[in-house]
Amino acid sequence: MRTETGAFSAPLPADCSPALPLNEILIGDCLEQLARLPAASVDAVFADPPYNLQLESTLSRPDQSLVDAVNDDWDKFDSFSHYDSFSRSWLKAVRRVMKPEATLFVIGSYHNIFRVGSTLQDEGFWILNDIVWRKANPMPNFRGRRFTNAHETLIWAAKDSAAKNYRFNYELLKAGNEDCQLRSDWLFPICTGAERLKGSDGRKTHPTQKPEALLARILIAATNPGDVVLDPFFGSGTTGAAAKRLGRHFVGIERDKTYAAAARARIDAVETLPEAAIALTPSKRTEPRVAFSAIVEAGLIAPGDSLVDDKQRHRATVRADGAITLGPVVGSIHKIGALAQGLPACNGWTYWHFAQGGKLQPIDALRTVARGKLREAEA
Amino acid sequence: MRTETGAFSAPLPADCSPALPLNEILIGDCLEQLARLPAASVDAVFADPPYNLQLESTLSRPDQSLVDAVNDDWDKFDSFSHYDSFSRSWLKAVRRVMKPEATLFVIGSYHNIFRVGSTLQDEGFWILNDIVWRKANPMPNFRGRRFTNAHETLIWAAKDSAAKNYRFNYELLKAGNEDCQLRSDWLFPICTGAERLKGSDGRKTHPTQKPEALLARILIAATNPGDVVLDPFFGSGTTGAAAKRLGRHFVGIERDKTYAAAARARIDAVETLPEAAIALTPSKRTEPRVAFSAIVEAGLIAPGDSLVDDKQRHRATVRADGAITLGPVVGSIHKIGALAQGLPACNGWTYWHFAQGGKLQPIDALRTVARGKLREAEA
DNA sequence: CAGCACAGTGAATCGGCGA
DNA sequence: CTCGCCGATTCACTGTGCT
Repeated sequence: MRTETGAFSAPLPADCSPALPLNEILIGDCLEQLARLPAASVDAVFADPPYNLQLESTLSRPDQSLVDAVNDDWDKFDSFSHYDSFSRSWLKAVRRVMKPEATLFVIGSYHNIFRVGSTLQDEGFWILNDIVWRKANPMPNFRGRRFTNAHETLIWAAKDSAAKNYRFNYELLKAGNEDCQLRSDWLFPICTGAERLKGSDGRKTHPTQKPEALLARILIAATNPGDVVLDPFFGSGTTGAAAKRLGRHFVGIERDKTYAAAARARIDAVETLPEAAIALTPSKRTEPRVAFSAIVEAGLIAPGDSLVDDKQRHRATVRADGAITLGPVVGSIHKIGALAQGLPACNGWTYWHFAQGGKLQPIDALRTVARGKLREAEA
Repeated sequence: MRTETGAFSAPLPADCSPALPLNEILIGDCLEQLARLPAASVDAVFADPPYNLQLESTLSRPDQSLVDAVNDDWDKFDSFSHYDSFSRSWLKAVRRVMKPEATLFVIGSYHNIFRVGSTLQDEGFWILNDIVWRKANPMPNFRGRRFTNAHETLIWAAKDSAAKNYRFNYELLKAGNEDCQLRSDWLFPICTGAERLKGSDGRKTHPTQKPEALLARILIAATNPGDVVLDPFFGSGTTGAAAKRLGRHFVGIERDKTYAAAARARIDAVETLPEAAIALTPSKRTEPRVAFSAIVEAGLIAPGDSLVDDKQRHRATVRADGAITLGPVVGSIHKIGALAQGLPACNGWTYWHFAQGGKLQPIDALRTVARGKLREAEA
């Protein structure tokens, strides 16, 4: 049932049971495999259970191309109560295997995360944080019927409320984040490009491969080099890849042999970082994009105020929602600016002006102010 | 039991029951007050239910000054199941009062949101999105044992899975956001400064006052001017303040007379924005349908005229009955457009063009003209 | 080779109306 | 109910191929 042990350079944990199969992918049912592991043996758990997505039919993009949706059998459940009993059973089994100071990370979307969160609270886990993975490049909502589903939620929990000595590398994270304590909202791109595993046909190997950067942050936050992280839904093996790169050990459980084989090959190709490099994660910062609605919300300009072009030929009115009106027409600062000039496009930030001390100022000046405030707030 | 009706300038909803007490704060138990409201009478609900906060001992900052934690009597529940039955009862009562097309927003933190989310799914609500309120200026984690709790979670849900026609002002939100559809992560500062209600002693009036900008975005997204929003945990009245400012009506329920009085005074001081700043304009989705045959009948285009795509790869002919022909095939502008491109579907209004003064114009321009004539005729 | 245009794609509970 | 048709709807990024 086991694949071969990968060559590995991380130090062996001093207190680990000899029965714990380190750096292996156990192929089979998650509950059966968990039952074979020794109690209180792992330092951390990352779990990416099926989300129970329920798309009713196919979805096409505005250009009529089809979205390749998650439609696998492993993601199908008959009801909430079936899903809940599934959650209860794997959470129980995972909890037995956790050391007292170990913590659990579970990731999910609104389809399943509220059920998982309730269930793990019922099972005695103690939630430390919920963490938001903000996707830098999510798939849009093609029908314009909802907000772009731009994040997933992680729950970070200790084994119970008495576990006060859970592992958390606070100083390390702070040092890697410009000396600022890490917030509960994390920004990462989704997994694409060279990192994304693809088969010989060029199609994605696994429908929901997680970015390695996400797992790296989790492992840096909640484990030390040489620790063991368990992943009961191993999939494409991101947990294993991040663990090996960062000098941690992993135990993976995966039902699907194809996924397990792809994960094994992927992990074997990973090289552990030199010890000195393992300490810190780079944190990317990007210039915040500021919407005109944020200017209105911040009170820098009031709904009902007038905007004019520099020669005062056109006069528009600011709306509470951050759109503007010109006569009967409502639209963005850019669209309405284009309309006023009879042009196909327009930069509303430089076209529209507001009066300040008898003088006209482009609204772009307000954006500069808002960016300053934003940086202050985030620093 | 009621406070006085506030002076208010929003238009009365045409179909609202006379028993719905508009723009009032009903003082008393939330379940009792909800039971008195007529069924299917409100357009939206915002709920900020008490959090089951678990601060075990007094928390102090590094400088030993005390943190004024949420520690009032209404915030103590002895167990998860007690909290769940509380959630179930208010969610049931709220659901009865919602119109079929109404939606619900609930806000919470990791202490309670997973319980509330599960319960509302069990009660038949259909989650549309979970939304993250990212706090620009959260309170840091003083002990350095967790991530900074920098967000709260909102659940947006329709009354049931069949409610497809829930209200959502997609186009407005997009226009206010740089012509880019709004994501599920929202950035707002927490409520501080002049906006934060304070008593004569200078202490904050309510422990968890929400920023008005957050409520404003919710109301802009999910209600129209003149709509009624219900808030069963009214607190400091942010929902009422935002509703009045944006020309919506509210119904508030609050148990604590001190909070209700502070909220009433606060709302009375709010002025409704000018209509141009809040009025809805018709979106493509809500405009009356115009058949292509009506365009032909109105003489805006003549039978026998040619239609081409923007690159002039295909040429169709207009028929007197409003169908078009492409070679031997006859069909609607949409069907023939799809056929020409070999796609499963096509919007013929934007695909087909006609020549005007040497330039190509989409036939959608003719539809705009026809709709204008229609409005004139009706006026 | 640089630069640009265009195609492809990602955990997604993604209509309304009349017959 | 279902069926059929109208007609509305996308952001950030990667990879490829042409000029």
